[in-house]
Amino acid sequence: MQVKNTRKPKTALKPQLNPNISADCVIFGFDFDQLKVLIIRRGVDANSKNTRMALPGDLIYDTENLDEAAARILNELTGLDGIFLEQVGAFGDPNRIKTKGDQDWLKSVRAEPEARVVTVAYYSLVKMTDCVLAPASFAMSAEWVAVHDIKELAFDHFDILQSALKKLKEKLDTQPIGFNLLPEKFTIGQLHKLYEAILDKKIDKRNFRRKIIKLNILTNLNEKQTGVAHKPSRFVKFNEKNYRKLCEQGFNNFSF
Amino acid sequence: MQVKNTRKPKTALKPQLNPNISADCVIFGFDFDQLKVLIIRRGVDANSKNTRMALPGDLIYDTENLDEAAARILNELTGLDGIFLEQVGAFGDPNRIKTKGDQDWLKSVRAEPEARVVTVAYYSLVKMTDCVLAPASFAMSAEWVAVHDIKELAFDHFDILQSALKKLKEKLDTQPIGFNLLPEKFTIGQLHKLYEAILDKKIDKRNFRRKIIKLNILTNLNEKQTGVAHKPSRFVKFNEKNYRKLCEQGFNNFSF
DNA sequence: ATACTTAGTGTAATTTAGACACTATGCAAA
DNA sequence: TTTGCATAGTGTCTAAATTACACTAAGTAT
Repeated sequence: MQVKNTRKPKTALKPQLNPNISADCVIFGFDFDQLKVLIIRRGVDANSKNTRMALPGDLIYDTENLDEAAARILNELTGLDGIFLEQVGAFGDPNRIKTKGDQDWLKSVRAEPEARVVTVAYYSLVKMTDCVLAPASFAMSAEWVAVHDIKELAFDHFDILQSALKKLKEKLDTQPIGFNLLPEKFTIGQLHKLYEAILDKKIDKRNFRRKIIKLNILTNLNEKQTGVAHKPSRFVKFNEKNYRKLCEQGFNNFSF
Repeated sequence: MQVKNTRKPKTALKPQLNPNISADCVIFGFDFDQLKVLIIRRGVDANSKNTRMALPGDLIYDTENLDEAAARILNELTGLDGIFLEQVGAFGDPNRIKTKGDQDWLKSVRAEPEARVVTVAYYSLVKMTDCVLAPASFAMSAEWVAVHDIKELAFDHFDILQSALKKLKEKLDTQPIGFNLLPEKFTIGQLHKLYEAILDKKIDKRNFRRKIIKLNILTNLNEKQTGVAHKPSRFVKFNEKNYRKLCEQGFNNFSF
């Protein structure tokens, strides 16, 4: 799903935040080595010791729909627009925001910190280099953290992250969405590494290449890597036209 | 997911309904011929002309989590407990409850009919014969309707139904959940017909039998159909132990 | 007795998945 | 300038899975 962020809350007259519904975003990135997630941090006290890491999120406005809210959060934090965004699901345990540290955080950002909040989680895939990270209204700072280094997060965000990761893996089995995490020009080796990073397992190089090439959704470019200490690889780009054609034929299995 | 409905709202002191969050249930059943959905009806005027069909749903209590809310709705309507229930996702377009007929309905059941409501949709699979349909607080009547006969529903419930159906089909590709829709004893032919009804396509009989038998999750019973005007089929039952064993091995493909 | 309906069975051809090893090409380090 | 190092790029064989396809069996209904 590509969602246009049509709202400009900073300039328009602000509609009302709904105290009971929020959206959280699991923003995935890839640095050609590891799968990363954009994590925000907020100090509980002024001197930023004792910080809590969390997923970016915010209450939603009563005039925006859920996709728009997620797109807004993504946009405020990264400056990006028109990005792959897909719903993971709703998370609404009444105790999800009830620990001490979480409450302290909420008191510092929310008008009604005690309110029951159901959050709707989204995951999105971005090109890390396109992101211009800006601390948004809901964040003190934002940083990329390797998925596998994350052991805990505020609220129920660790659960949400795991669900998003599961959804991403499943999606990758049926649709070649990995391109969203790579620049326009990339090498098959980079794509291979991306699949290994997401699925968290080794994939045979030749089998991977054979399978992805047979899909016929890569266009070879007459350009090679430069400045790499090994045989340079040819760049390719994603062929969206062929991909759409493929989708119409009901292609639905790309698992490894 | 099997969810126990632990709440008994009719006898316990009622906690507060959250005006902004509801749960809706797509309850699937199978009559050995067609895939059905449990639909509720509410007359806009007293004499029940001009009724609206909708999915069963209700605002959630501030003390229950989302799974519990869905289980409660299912239980109030069917009397069932411990049933397969899985989240479809959240639906929250601000205009989802804004048409005239929908507003009339809401005015008759809700304290704050104008409130922005985000609904969390679930689908569940029940044995139709086990259901004791009871008009719940939120319904005038409940009835089984063939999925393919449903052309429109109140609010955004038609969209929700389509999403639930899609989710059900995908789930069926990876897990043999169809058993939830059949009685304890059933025939492979009935299971075959169930798959055809859900996936909405013909499936080769011999290929289906070979594949399902190879999974080794059916136990043959020494009992045959009686009173049928054709060669009677042997009954089988679902073998949960073998199924769990299979799941541990990471079985994940059962598509047709 | 005959017709009707669904049960139940096997094989062959094709496609897909999975395992596996070497040469090529550029840079870096000695 | 030679050597080492790292990744690119390529093909084949085997096993397994998928697909297409047609007849006999055993009951009930007429």
